[in-house]
Amino acid sequence: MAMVSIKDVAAHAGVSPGTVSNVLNRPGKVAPATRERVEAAISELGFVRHGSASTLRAGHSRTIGLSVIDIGNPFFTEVAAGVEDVASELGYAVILGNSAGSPDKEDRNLRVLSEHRVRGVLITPSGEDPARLDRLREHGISVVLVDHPAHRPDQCAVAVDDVAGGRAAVAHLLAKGARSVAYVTGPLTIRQCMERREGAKAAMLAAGLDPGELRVVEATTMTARAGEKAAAELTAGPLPEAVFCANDLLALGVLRALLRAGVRVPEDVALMGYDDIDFAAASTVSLSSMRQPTYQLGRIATELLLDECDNPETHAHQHIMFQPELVARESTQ
Amino acid sequence: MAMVSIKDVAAHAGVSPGTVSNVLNRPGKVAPATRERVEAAISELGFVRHGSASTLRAGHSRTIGLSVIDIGNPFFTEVAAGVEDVASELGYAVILGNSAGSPDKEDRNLRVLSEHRVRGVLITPSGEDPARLDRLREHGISVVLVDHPAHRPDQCAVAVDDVAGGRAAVAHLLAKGARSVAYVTGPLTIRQCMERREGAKAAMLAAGLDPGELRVVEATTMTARAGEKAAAELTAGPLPEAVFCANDLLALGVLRALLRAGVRVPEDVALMGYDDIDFAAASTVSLSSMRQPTYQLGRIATELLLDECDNPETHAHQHIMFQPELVARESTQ
DNA sequence: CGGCGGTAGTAAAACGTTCTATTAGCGGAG
DNA sequence: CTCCGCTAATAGAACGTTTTACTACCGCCG
Repeated sequence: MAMVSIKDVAAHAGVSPGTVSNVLNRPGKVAPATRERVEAAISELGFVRHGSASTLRAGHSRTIGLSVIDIGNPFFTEVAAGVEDVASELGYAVILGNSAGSPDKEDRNLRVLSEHRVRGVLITPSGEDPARLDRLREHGISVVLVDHPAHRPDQCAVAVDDVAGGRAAVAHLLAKGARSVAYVTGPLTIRQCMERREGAKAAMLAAGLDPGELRVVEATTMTARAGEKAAAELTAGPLPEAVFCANDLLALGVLRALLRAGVRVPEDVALMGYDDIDFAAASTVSLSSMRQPTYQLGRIATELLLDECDNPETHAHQHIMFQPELVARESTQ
Repeated sequence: MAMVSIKDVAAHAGVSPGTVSNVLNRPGKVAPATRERVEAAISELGFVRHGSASTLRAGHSRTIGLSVIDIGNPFFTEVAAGVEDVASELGYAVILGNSAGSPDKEDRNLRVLSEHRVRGVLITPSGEDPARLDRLREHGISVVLVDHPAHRPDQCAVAVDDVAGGRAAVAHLLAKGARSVAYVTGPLTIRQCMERREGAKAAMLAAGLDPGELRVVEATTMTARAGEKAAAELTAGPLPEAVFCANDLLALGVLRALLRAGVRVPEDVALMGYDDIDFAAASTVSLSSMRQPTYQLGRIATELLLDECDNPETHAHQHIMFQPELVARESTQ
């Protein structure tokens, strides 16, 4: 347990601790000869800077927090990959928090992030309570919303138009001839689920149908397992001609259950997912879906956050809204 | 940017900073009346403890590092979910590092983790260089290997028997009547890929075949896209009767490419994956695979790590080796 | 009534950095 | 030869906690 400090390095190189600090942080400020001496001492002693001490004194860390709703969902995994890539390029560490849809857990995670004095937080909020995020801001922690429109003007946000997505999805189903549509969704407290439903209704209205006819099946989570359960509910009554699912995991579950029940897709029921995760194209019946620029979402959000942190005076807050893209496959032929 | 410190709380509650610290860390040591007063002050001022200061003084943090090879792979995502669950239950934060198979990136990540003075590190090493991990240990950072056997006795490790897995997979293919087998793998520098190949050869030997006949196609990454490319190489020559893939992502890619090339699975070629990710069961032709206790891998590794950190004197190092389980589906009917 | 043991709380020193003055050294302009 | 300006390096305070040693107080026993 050899804890080598900056002092040891200084002694070994015959300089003062301040000089070592300068070598570490502003190498330009120190004469080449001494710099080399210090660098030699550093590698010789195996010194590694104590991040906490540095954070304490400097007042800020090189760490950001990422809070997502479900790390098991490939959508968020891909977002996380984008975040991690940018962060790592710029020398930031990422602390991962998985809220699993529970606001309590999200709160706990945000508390941990506050204690770590992260530079900023990327979050896909699971509820609609901006107060907690405002509290972070009051503590000087920048917040960028991911896959969620901004709560307020002086804040960055990167989102995808979910109303448009829901509308395009259901419009596509209706164009294929379906007259009755079911919407299999996660908890309607989740904004994405709610807005995709609004879009779905708008599409029905535009097609001259009664939006009230949209049959909504609400699952408690957005997983394949939950999709299977939801499908059971569908097959219990008269089958709709089309099913729109709030994400691909639900859709894959619904697909599996329908096929097992002897329902043909798309002949008996047309099926649409959302997110266009990699596996949508590879499933039993390849799945039509709404593609979102997932990896880009993570990258851009992180770039905005780090710009806000590193250049607070020149930073301009941005609200970015992507448009989702329809990908038609077998499940809606 | 109201930075409330323990001193402010102390002043507000009319006590000394030391007492506030006691309320935070050993509430039993302080009289109920004062404790309440302090707690009131804490919530009134919105105080949140400065983790770095605490880490600096106490000498250790409540943070662990997790370094995986590919966060985009559902296998690792599920491991991460297990890790996150246990860590969060015990009040630890998790710093995520994605090595993307590059030892350089892994090194960078480990350096970041060292700087953060994490309590311990969970790692699926991408190479076979134990030296870097030993360096961590010298700095007092515990290391637990995940999905990898132990490098040394005084270390915990949680692994799955990859040789046995490879053997079982290929034995299954041979039992279904295949005589020629191809192995589509990621880089053979990855231990898992190598050992599964050894298992595959052992199975051929046991069946009276020449292990040298195993046709090995080495992809540069272990993704579906890489699988598609590898399949192109397969379809170029005479088709093998069976293909064993080092993981399910490769297998899904191979499957997609084979079907597109008009090759029937399993009639023309039997196909096996590895990991049994959720999507294996849902794919076009449902995929036979080797199931591993993935979530448990993450959970148990984290429990071992935190036990090692929190009870260093009573902790007994463990090498846990799980056995994978064959799951037969359509692709090997 | 003096001393003893226990509890509740305090003061002050650490932890390893960064940062702000400050000094030392030196070349060149006046 | 003095003074200015500049670079290179230093000393020492500060960041917000935790911890150790200490004091103050109270009740109780002898």
